[in-house]
Amino acid sequence: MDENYENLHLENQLCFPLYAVSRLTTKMYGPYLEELDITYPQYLVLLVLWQYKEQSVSNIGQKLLLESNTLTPLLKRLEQKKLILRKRSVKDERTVLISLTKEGENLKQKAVCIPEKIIQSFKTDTISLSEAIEFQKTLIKLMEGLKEKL
Amino acid sequence: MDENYENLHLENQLCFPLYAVSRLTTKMYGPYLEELDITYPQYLVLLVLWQYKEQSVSNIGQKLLLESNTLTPLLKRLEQKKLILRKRSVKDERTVLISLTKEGENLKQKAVCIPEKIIQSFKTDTISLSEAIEFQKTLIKLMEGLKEKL
DNA sequence: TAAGATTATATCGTTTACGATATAAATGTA
DNA sequence: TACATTTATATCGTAAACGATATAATCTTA
Repeated sequence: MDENYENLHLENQLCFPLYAVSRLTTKMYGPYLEELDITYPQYLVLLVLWQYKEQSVSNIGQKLLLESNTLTPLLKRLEQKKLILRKRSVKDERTVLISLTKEGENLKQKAVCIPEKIIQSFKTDTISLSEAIEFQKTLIKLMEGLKEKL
Repeated sequence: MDENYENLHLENQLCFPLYAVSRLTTKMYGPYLEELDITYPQYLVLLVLWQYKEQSVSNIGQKLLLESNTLTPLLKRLEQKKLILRKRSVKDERTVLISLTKEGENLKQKAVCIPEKIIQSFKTDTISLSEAIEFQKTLIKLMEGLKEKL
């Protein structure tokens, strides 16, 4: 009897295209981020700091769904690049407060054009604006849902 | 003048929820894959081999959008686990052919229930079936589109 | 207040990703 | 046939991710 393993077929997975598109999208940022001499996860951390100013490591982690085991080394690299400052809170010596240096703040000027460029690159694809909006909505719902149970 | 950097705000990014959902989804596989003693990328490689049987490294890479710099070490680890065999093609000594061992083939039996379990976990979320189908369609379109330009 | 629990980072080890480059086999061409 | 080019893997270095654990500060509560 011919057993049916269709649910294990690559084209029936939801997870695989998710994984692939995430990696491909990150790669699209490559050339732009290279100009700023930062990586994609570093860019995400800077997005948080540009938007919210001084934040603790765990606050950044809450927003990006990352923990100190990932963030600490990443933040140290941003510190080496002189884009951020790391200092212990005086109120609570356990927490480390991350703030932008002038240089890190200024980098925002150079970054501001990136989202537009990424959108342009996506546009050539066979995906409409309304489809993209639906897509983002679903993504965010998924993110919220998954966040709960992990 | 109050400058507007809204396009750099985290909630306006498409890339961030994509990145986050991809990571969260991978984590959902964690407990199930742990039972099989494999990682998520290793699982993807096995999906390819279960579906297509013997494949060259580059063939696997074509399907998963990965290259030898990622696959070679990963495949060596699968070989160490005795789930696959790696042998040079006699027709073309450059290509390495990857095939399943009996043990690797048998692992399919244990894996076959995983997709169902993942779907169940997703279902509790506020995402409908039709929404999920739309979502997958968009993902695959995006994947195809992005694949072209990278 | 002293001891135990909790919290915030940090460290460690393993496994991806991936750009750049190396190596060796196969192919194209003068 | 020689030699350049292309192709298929592999290696190297760097930077994430992340589970597990360590460390130190704070909080709880007996």
